[in-house]
Amino acid sequence: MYANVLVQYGVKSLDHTFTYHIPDELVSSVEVGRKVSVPFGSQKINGFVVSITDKKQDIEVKDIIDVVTKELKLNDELLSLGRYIQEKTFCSLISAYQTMLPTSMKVSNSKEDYSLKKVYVYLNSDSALVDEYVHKHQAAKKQLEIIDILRNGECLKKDLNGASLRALLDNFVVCERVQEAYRINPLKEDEEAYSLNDEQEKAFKTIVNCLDESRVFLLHGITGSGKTEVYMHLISEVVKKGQCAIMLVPEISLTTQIVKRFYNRFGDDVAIFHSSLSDGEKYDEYKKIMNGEVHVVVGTRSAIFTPINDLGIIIIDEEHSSNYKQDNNPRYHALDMAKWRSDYHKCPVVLGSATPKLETMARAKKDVYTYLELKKRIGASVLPDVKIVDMSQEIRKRNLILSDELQVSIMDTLEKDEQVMLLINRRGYSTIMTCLSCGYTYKCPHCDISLTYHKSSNHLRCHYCGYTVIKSDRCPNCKEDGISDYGLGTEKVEEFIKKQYPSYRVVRMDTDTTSRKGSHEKIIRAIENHEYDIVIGTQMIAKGLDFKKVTLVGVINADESLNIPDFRSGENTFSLLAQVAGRAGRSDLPGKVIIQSFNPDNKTLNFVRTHDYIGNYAYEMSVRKMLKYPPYCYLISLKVSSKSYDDVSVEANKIAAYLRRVLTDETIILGPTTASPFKINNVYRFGIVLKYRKSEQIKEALEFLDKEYVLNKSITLDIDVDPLRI
DNA sequence: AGGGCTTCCCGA
DNA sequence: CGGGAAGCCCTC
Repeated sequence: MYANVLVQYGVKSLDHTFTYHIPDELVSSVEVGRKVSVPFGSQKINGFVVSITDKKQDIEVKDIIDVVTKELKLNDELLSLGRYIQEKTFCSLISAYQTMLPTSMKVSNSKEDYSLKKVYVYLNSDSALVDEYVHKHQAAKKQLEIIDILRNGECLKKDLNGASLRALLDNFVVCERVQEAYRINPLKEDEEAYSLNDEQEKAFKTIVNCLDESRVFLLHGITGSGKTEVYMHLISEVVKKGQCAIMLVPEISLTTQIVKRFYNRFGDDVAIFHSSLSDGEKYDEYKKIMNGEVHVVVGTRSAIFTPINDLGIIIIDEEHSSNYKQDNNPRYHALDMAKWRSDYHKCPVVLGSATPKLETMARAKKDVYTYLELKKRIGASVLPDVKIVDMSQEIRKRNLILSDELQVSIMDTLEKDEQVMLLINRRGYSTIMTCLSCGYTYKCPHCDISLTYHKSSNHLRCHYCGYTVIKSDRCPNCKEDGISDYGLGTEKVEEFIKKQYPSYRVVRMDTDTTSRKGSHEKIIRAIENHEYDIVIGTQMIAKGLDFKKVTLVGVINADESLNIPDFRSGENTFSLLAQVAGRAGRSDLPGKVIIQSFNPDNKTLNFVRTHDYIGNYAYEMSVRKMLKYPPYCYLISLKVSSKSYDDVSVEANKIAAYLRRVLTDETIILGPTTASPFKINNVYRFGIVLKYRKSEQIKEALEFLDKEYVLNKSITLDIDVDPLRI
């Protein structure tokens, strides 16, 4: 027997199988989907068996050395899902399998045992032996103490460990027992299922009637309309049928509150899956799923790959989130994976959002997806009043950060003992540092980017490559004392607010204050407990949090997000602002939102003001139609990069010329143009964009280019199908 | 990816 | 001529 094996290196040049002979003693344990170790050149490496054959080989082949993990076996579904990823994203097959698996299971990983062992000690059941020992060792006080403790039953070894216990074990007075345990054992507080209101009930019923269809539903519900409750009812229904459910959330740390509710409702029946778990914790959760011990998986993007056999529903919460697309290779989108699995299992996919992606809404309008709407907020809460303040007027009054109106509202809110949330979508202190006397601007020496000033550490930092310098007092160019900062960051707002409202408690929430594990949850809990009065943060404060006492939301500089030069900036701004506005007035206290902008007449901002998703949708669609952007066409973005500027500019032009020659149908080819930023980490980048409605030729052309540039070590070609940004 | 083999370049 | 670095090619 022979096995075709995919070896562990994720490079395109090895993207084919190698055939090995299966020695007799391994015939029973080598199966398709197993991880095996094989000789490869002069080394020993791992691989996955993708097929088995008994055909005699023409060439001389080596023997498989061993099966690596008895636990892991990629099933037929995952094997074929991997092939779909390879085809869709132009990656190597092995890297598709690698991304589908947690670290502990990856083929390159040879460490076998991730399980957590708990060691218990107990008294030998031969009481005569114990009594005799006690009699003989009256002097050994500590040992006798341990024996007394163990008379009441077994104990964890680590609680008693020491020389005395050692002695008891050596004399067989005490024995030990090893037990495998799971690491995560969350505290469960019981939570009753809420009953659904008529809108929720209607959505729920519609989906429940189609649980055996691979249909996609869009659950479009405004912030606070109770989408999560609908999900939980659906999952209960699926679990009742004995099936399993996957629920994806954009980022677990932002949604601890949702996760907690799932724990409370489904208890031990839930596995949690996200990036900040340790490898061992992920191993545990993965094993629970493989063994069929849980019915519900809640997790981030990669949780879409968990090996569930009887899948009954897939839910993608906050469907519009860009986190569902992986931003390195393979660049897959969790929604594509969900649809594929839903076809395989004949089960529905539910997309939930207050601000669905344009593509999603367009499909719902065309009845490709089934549209369901929740228009009412739960309970007594109503959507907040939104006001737009013209900052160009405020500048004249020397109000650089807070407008008069926002200041008055903040004071008002604080005096009522309620909380304020301020969104400033840029971390650090200021955006750029410039010398007033010579015009020198601090730029990153490795990237084509200005450095951001972080006052707390007095550092200037590149947000792309992490390059950091200490800020000098004098301009490094002209040696004058003219360094001055422009633009706002979270740090600067925090400094200002603390000075302005000295008797109130202020907290800042951005990647700089939440990078340590658990710090995020800590801040959230502190806000919930009203240990802070004012919360300042980047977009991470906008998502999924539910603070009852937040009644005022201020958007310091809405233009920051609007001015990003990308065809999605309007859509993304609407979504961000609608989300953050939704944080105000979640309970019976009325909420208020103030948006500061230099473009108070901007369409997007005014759609936010009137809570008009559909208006914004229609407006964005008209722009997309005119400029031929999704959903009116598909996009593929090619990035050509190299350490050598000359090489990359020559090759990028060659690639574009080739595409123009080969793609004779209606595909539009843009570029090559310099990518933005043009240089990251000393690598120069060019971009080419393809716009098409349908094309038979693209796949073949890109596969050709891909192969061509695998061999070229100085040029990297990166293909992004359905890019989120171009 | 990473090891082994070949080639190429420079000093002497 | 020799050695070391750089390029090239193969891995069942």
